[in-house]
Amino acid sequence: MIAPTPAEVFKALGDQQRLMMLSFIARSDSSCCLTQHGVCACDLQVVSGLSQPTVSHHLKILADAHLITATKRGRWVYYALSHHGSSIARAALEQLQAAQKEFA
Amino acid sequence: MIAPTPAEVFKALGDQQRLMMLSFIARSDSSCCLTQHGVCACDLQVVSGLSQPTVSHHLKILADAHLITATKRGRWVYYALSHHGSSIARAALEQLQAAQKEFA
DNA sequence: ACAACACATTGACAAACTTCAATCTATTGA
DNA sequence: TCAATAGATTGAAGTTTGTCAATGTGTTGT
Repeated sequence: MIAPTPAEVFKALGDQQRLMMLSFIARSDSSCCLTQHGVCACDLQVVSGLSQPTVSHHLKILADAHLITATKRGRWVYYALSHHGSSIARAALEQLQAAQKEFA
Repeated sequence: MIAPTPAEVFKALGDQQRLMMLSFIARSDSSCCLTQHGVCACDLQVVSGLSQPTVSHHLKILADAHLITATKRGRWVYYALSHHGSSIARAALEQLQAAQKEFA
C-alpha cells in the first residue's frame, strides 16, 4: 500500500460525516458498540444514519488515507485510528509554518 | 466573517494546487514576486500555470478557510499565510488523538 | 447444507468541484 | 480623460463526490 499524499489525507478529512466517524472511532469503548470488541461498520451506520454502502464507502476513503486501520475478525471488521495519515497532515501544516518568511 | 469549520478547512487543504499555492506564499520573499512587496495573484498565476480566474477562485477558497489573508494595496492584492485556518485544523487533529481510548 | 448476517461492490443520479473564456470593477499612468 | 492593468465575477463544460438501491462475497449458527 502506497503512502497517501498530504492532499489526499486532507481531502479525506474534508467531509463532515467522515470527521464524525473518526471522532466516534476515537472516543468509543466497549459500551458504544455492538460486539464490544471494537468499532464495526454497523456501529457507524447507526451513529451516522447513512446507508450501509455509504458508510462502507467513507471507511474505504479513510483507510486509503491511512487515517484508520481495518481489521477483519470473523464476520466483523473492526476500525481503529491510525496515526500515519494524521501525522502526514500535521507534518504538512508544520512545514508551511516552518517555511514562512516575512516581507520587509 | 464566520469562523470556518474543521471540515471546511480540511476541504480547502485537500487540493494539490491550493497546497502548492500555500507553500509558495509561505516560502516567498521579495525575489519571487512581481512587485517585491508581497505575493500577488499574478505571481501565483505564473507559478501554477492556471488561468487568472482559476487562481482567483482558489485564493478565495483559501481565504474563506482563513488559511490566507488578502490585503489590497493599489492595483495589487497581497496574500499572506493566516494562522487561524491551520490552527483549526491542528486542533481538530489533536482532539482526535486526545480523545482516543483503547479496547481491552 | 442452508439461512442469516456483516460488509464490499456496482450502477445510477444529483450536487459540488475544477477549470477556462468572457466580462466587469477598480486603480494607475499618461 | 482615457487606455492599460490587477483582480473579481459570471457562465458553461467536464469531472469528481456523496448517496442509495440492488447485488455479490465471505462467515456464522443451526
